[in-house]
Amino acid sequence: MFQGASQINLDAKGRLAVPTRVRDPLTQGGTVPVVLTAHPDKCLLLYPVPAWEPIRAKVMSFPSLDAAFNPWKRLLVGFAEETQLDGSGRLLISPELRAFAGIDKRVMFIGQGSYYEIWDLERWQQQLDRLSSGGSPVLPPGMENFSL
Amino acid sequence: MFQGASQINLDAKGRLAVPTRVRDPLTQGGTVPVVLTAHPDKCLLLYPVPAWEPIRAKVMSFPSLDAAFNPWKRLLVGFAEETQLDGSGRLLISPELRAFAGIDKRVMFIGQGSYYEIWDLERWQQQLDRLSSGGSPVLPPGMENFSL
DNA sequence: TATGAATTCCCAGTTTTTCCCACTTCCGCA
DNA sequence: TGCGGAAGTGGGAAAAACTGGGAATTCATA
Repeated sequence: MFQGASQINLDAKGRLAVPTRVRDPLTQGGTVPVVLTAHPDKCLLLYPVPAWEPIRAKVMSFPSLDAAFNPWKRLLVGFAEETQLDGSGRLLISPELRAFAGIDKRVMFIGQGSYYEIWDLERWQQQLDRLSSGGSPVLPPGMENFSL
Repeated sequence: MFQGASQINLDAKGRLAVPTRVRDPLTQGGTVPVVLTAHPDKCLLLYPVPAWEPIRAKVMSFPSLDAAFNPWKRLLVGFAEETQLDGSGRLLISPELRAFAGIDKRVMFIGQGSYYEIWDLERWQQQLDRLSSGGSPVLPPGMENFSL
């Protein structure tokens, strides 16, 4: 169960130093590779491979002649890259994924249960503002009676 | 299982340098030829021949008097060309296929499970924007309860 | 059959990537 | 407050990959 937020700077080579306290839960002590992929909200998703596999399988099972599914498959499978942390616990983020998420240096690293989200810091703050400033946030169906 | 995105430039001769990490999976170490063909979304598809054969057979088996199938057959079979990577792992893309997909120089190379898609970079970004920009992405039927 | 053009194949320079090491900073503990 | 250890940060060297060009061969045309 991943949670918590960390503000992190990428170095000049595009490497992201994963916070120490999440390394072991994420990679099971270095034995498990991870997968980086893209999300429609223009952030990146980070999964341990075992958690990613069933999701990829589900996406791959979509009917490929139905045009509505193709953009999702292109996003989720098309951007997915399997990788490992380097000797210093850093994650190399490819230029393609950085470009997609608008990431250059400052990023936000957010636990989201079964995965982490990686946001460009500025974009993260914008999306926070949108939730807070819009008067009352729009509640999706099924959440009207949600109680904190 | 092909996945991942790479931005690649064609050289002046129309050659596309296939990324090293996908060469072996794609050609089984150079022993297997590949097939390039066209997709209605104006991108190209790249298959290892063994994966392509059953698909071509399936398309060829469509009833030819049903008008709805003919455009598919013309695209998938009509544009298909069998080829090989050159000694430097490059793929020569014919002028016909380049014209069809609007490819001149900058392309995006996208893994899609059993095949790769090759997009003109600009066209690729346009189709990404269509998924993200509409506020909330459009969920096709059957995907409403999909959980990442 | 000869000439020209286009294509294919191959080689080598240059750039990029990857892996590893070392230094600095921060934190805990004595 | 000083010391030890761990973590974050930056850099460098070796290896691999990309890019471009050039030569040889094939094909077409006169």
